[in-house]
Amino acid sequence: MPELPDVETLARRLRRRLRGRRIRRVRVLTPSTIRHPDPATFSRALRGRRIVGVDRRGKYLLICLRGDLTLAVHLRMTGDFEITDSGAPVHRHTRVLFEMNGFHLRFIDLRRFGHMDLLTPRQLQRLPGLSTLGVEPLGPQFTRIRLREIVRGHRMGLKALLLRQDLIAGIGNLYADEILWQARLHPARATGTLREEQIAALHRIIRRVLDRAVRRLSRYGRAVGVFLDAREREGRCPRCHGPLRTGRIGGRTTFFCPRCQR
DNA sequence: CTTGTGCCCTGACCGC
DNA sequence: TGCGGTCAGGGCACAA
Repeated sequence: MPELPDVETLARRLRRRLRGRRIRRVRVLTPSTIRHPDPATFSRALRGRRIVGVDRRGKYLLICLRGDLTLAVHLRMTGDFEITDSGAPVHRHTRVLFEMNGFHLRFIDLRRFGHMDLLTPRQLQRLPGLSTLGVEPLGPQFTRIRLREIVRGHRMGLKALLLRQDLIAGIGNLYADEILWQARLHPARATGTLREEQIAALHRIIRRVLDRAVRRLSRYGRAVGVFLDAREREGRCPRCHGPLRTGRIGGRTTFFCPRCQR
């Protein structure tokens, strides 16, 4: 399930391949994937258009096009882009085909939760979910002071806070668990009870976890997190070797170590 | 302000 | 073997 590091890695890969390229033709295989405009208008507007860049904002992938249009894509659970030969067999879950000169860009999404919008700058500024995104955790705005403001301004559980896209953009269920485990903080811990040095540590760890994940993903194609691995295996705590506990916190399946995380 | 629930969708997995 | 039920998971609407 793509979170900030996965989307960032994908954006970098696509940027290298797509920048300066022209879209020859678009085929929408699953109409419900296109939220705006209607699929026919969508395809027509993209035909012949040149890609000028690929960016990321939160978990959104932004494909920037000539003529000030942006294709805003959310991968949700299972969405992904593949670059294939034009003649390669079309995968069963392909939702949108972008025919380029000499290759295809294909949007594949098993569960069909992913979606895309083709937008003018003005529409982009108003797109719910995108325009309301909070601070970029790897950007210069995300300072310790900023995290303190966010934490002090709310009275919810820590994990619920980390998952709030309108506060901090891009953290999902897996990295939230990894971050809280590394910070030795209980996912249900009330944000208001954090001491100043715990906020500082949390700030450092958020950046470190995400930054490392981006680097490992682009290097090995797979993020290796100490806790993520244990989480996957439903194993023991890599630190104290006690049993992990699992439960639903902030509406999400949560793994944590009841002994280490307070 | 907060938490909780259902919805979207499909494949994996379970018990029978 | 195959059937039906359950579940995950991001984001959103909606209710409490």
